[in-house]
Amino acid sequence: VVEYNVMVKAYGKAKLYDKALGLFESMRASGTWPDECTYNSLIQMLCAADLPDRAWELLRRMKEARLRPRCETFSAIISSYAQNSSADKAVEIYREMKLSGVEPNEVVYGSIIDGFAESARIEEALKYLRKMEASGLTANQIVLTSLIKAYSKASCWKEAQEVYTKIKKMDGGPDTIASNCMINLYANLGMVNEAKSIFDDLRGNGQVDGVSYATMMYLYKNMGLLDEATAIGQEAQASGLLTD
RNA sequence: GGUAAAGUCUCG
Repeated sequence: VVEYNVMVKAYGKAKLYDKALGLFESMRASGTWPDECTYNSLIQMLCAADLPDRAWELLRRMKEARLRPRCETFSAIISSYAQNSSADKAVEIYREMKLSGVEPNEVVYGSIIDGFAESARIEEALKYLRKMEASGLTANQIVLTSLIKAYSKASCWKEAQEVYTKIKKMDGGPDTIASNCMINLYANLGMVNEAKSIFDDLRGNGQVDGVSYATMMYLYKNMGLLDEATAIGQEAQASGLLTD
């Protein structure tokens, strides 16, 4: 089994999916029982290949073999569905996970919340944020940033500001990604002053990055503020944070 | 034996 597992994992990492799956079949044919590690490797491989349906099928077979999937196994399938615009299926796996007695961790909640955020399904994103907190986990910067994205997609800038205020109160304050997400929201709404205010904060404390610059340039260009766009572009070049 | 996974721009 161990030798097979090493090879299955190697094929999976090399993205040789058919080889890995073929090895899995020959294991069963030769009477070698795939273990939890075998299934884990294959499921994670299929999820990375954006084939969550096939991963789910393997999960079923794993359970039939009376093996107990662990958090990372469920987590891989959930994040694959969430990134697939299939948040509902992600939730199905989440339920299956809980029924199996495995407690979802903050990454699982992060995946689900972001899946809903991506589709601007605010109420459902909030629902899972509440479930996360009810389970004893703390809303972290990542899920709150996803929430800002959800509001951003719905153009609810006031609600997004409230979330951002909450992040500001966290220790260490907003990270670059959270701030960039707010800049992006303002950029999409043409709120130049608000965007610039956050951008200036980032510049002031050295947290600015290439995405910050790119987003500000996008905003200025869309607003027809070509001088400002050019100035930011030159500053970005000089900072070495942009490649083009 | 393995020891992962969730959030921001543009283009794909």
